[in-house]
Amino acid sequence: MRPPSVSDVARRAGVSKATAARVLGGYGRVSAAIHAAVSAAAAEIGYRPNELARSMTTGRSDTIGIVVGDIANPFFAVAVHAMSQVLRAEGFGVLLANSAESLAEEKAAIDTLLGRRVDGMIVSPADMRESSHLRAIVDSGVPLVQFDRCAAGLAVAGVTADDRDVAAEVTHMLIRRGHRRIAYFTACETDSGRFSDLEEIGTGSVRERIAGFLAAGEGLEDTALEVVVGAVGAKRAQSLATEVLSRGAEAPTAMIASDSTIGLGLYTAARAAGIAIPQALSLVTFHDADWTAIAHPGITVISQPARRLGEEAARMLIRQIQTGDGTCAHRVVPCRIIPRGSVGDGPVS
Amino acid sequence: MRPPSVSDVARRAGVSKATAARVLGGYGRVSAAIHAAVSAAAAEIGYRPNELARSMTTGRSDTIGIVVGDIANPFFAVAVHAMSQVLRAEGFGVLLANSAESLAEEKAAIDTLLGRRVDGMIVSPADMRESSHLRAIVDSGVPLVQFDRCAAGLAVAGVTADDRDVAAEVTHMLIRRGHRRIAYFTACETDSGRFSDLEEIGTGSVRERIAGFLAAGEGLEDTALEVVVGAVGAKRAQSLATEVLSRGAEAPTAMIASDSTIGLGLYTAARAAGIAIPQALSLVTFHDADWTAIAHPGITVISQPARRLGEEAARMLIRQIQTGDGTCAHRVVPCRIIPRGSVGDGPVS
DNA sequence: TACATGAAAGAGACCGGTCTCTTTTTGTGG
DNA sequence: CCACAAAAAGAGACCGGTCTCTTTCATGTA
Repeated sequence: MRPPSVSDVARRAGVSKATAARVLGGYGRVSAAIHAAVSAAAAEIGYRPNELARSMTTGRSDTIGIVVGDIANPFFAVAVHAMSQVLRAEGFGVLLANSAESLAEEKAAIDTLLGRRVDGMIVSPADMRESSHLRAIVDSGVPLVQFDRCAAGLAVAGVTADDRDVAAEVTHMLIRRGHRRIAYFTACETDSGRFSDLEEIGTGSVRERIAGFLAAGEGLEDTALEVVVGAVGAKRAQSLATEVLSRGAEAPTAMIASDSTIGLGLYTAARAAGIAIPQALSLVTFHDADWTAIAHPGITVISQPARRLGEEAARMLIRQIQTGDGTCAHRVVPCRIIPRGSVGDGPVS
Repeated sequence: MRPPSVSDVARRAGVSKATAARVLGGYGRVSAAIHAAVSAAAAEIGYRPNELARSMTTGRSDTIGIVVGDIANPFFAVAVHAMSQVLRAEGFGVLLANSAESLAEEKAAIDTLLGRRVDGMIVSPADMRESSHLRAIVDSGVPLVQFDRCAAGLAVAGVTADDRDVAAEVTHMLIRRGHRRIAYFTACETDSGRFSDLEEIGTGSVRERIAGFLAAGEGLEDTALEVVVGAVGAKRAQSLATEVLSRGAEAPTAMIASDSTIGLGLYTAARAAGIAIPQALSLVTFHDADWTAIAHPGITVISQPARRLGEEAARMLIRQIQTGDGTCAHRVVPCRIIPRGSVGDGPVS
């Protein structure tokens, strides 16, 4: 049994399909009497407009595609929430896709979304080094806003946090407090399993942060900044941290975690090794997760404006759709450093 | 500029629309030569099938609608992640809608999704007392699986945790350890601002938990079980807990939090009031959040199988879609109690 | 050579809306 | 009372696919 269509309503109301469509679609002019009759007939048989068919002719689907790395990650969850609120208020539905931070899956997701004729897309590119699939979006004439990360050499709007600046700021702070050996932990992987070049880091936001981190130490002779890659998940982060901390006098006196899951791993590793925070080790993590305020001591965090980033991206996209304006504005939303107590003075202070 | 269509490809390849469609749609029989020619033409002009048009004739949209209370809530975030993984593997896209736990928004969301002709829906009903809109889904012939909560008197499939049982179990455990005054904190609101009747609780899962909680104390004369409502957000939970704890000798010696946000509020309240956990107050919270393992002492939690619940719901829906089978199976996935150290002996032990 | 057979290609209806163009009805003014 | 404009209703094309039905053409066999 197919659901009732305009024709069914028309037949029941004894009018032409065109007239019924005018009433049901809310366009054109119809006499009050007929309007009432059609509305009544529609209610009786439970008519519900087929938005697919409507999209077919209007060319608009009133749907926005969102592709993020991992919806279970609180940062993305909050951002997606914010986006969908803003979009819903404007009458858009949200088609959500997870890329699992895999380029292949991201491409596949974008393909499906383009096939579904979304009116716009918000994508957080898994790898800033590959942007052909993003270009395909633009070439299809579909408005696009990059989220949290931006692909290299692509003139497309984007909303990001001030990753590089805030990373540099926090690193400077650690150096100022006397730290000379600082390690940055990221979940990103490299072919060799070690970090040697910024180019190896595909995730745009992380690359920015590491760039800021390294820039902060540039020119300082006695300062050793180290980047540890492959810290995927708390478990792995913990074991990597344990390894690094076991270097004794050569071990870093301060650590920066690229996300709160890693931060948790580092914190756990320090506790397990009996290393006192902040006396023997300073710790800073990105993302203001619940546990950071509860920990002893409280963990100094870089709070990411997930909600504002999401809202901003959605608004930017809507503007682009409504005005048809393709200017590739880049909006940077500042992070906030929340000092809590996990940062102490280093050996040289 | 409209994107290229089957006709465009056909024209370029010098064949009929029907033939081109056969190649592009992957059905019927076509000679190898023509197949190659059409494929080449499609690639040249960048043809991408219009899934909307396809849905139009096939009647399937390959899209599943998911309506949850709050995607920013880790429980739902993880569940939605699991669902979309399972669904994607089966070729379905996901249209996500947030109800903000509001019945009105839930109805609106369902309406839009039905209009978009989704092939199935997974909904976590905001209010188990109202199910007319859910019935509308079933009446439209759209397969539906309820998630985490089930509406009353509705013969529709559902996947839930064993909320009632686990709540009873944890309450029994507290009673066994000597607690006589136990408070259960929920974010649900009632008209009066106080709890007097189970009927006032709209959220199915919460009602189940409270039912189990109260059942565990039934018949025990000296046991006072209390339900505190309106604990929305950590802040509010904290102030409500502070109030309850200030009752001195009349204050509960054990508390159960209906989610980890509330749990955090309770924990913070206890610390702020200088009440020792578990010596003076025992604490249990639903959801195995990060912070519960980090806290001092670790918080005993009721771990919800969010991932499994999500997978199960998705699989159940797929089965229903593929077999057309409308049996309203109810699947209950057990929660796991993770003892950590926040539960101590009560005064009567 | 003639004819049955079946594969390959084409023609055109259909899905459920929108929208343009045409026809009919209504209402107004001379 | 009729002309004429404007409003209301109808007819039918169209969007981009799928799919049925028909036609064409090559192959095999008697």
